[in-house]
Amino acid sequence: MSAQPLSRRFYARDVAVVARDLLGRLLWRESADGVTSGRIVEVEAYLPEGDTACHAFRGPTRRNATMFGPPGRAYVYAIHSRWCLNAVTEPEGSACAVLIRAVEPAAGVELMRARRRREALLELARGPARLCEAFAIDRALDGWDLTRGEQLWIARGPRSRLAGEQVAVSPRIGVTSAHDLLLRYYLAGNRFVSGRRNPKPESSKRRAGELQPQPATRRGKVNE
DNA sequence: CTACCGATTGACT
DNA sequence: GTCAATCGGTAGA
Repeated sequence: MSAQPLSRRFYARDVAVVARDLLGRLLWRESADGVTSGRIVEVEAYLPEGDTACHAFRGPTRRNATMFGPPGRAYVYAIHSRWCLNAVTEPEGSACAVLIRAVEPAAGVELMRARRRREALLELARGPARLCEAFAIDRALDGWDLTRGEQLWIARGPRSRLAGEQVAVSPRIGVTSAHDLLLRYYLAGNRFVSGRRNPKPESSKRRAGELQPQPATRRGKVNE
């Protein structure tokens, strides 16, 4: 079942590991207007320690309270009068989250067009605030439990989550500090990824930005 | 209360 | 490529 929600255990792991593992998964939204879904193609991790760009860096506030709660909840915040969606990760007390930066529209494309008041498929959910508008995500969903599998959740997706696609890494977009951290993960060559051009990877040739083999993850593998 | 800032977007040169 | 709208969050008086 491609709409089955990811579990609490999935989100309770290291934030960078969860971020990378969210690529290729399906974001689902059920509202009074109808259902939309999209394939996650770009994410960013915000670390619980030493990350000046993380909203939790200076301690808890009213806005970031959800980040200090249990994993698997939606952290929705506003910037420049727009909304952005995160998934809270790691065990409670470790304030960190994954920003969902772009999805490739799947179901409910016409509903997304109406909400965005735009026709172009590439303009519907390419960018964190754009996807929130297309999926009718706002402040009311801050703190929503993404493991419930209703209203708003992320699903396991198809068995071949990344069908031969390469994961690329880069500094995060838009942040004014911590440019040295490579915590943006995206599908190389995918046209629904935000930012400047995202060229298709050349086959059998190492390129800058290509993900190097990862060191062993701290926690066990989760098969979801 | 005021002042400042930003994990953005869309319009424009 | 540049730039500013626009407003919630935050810190500080």
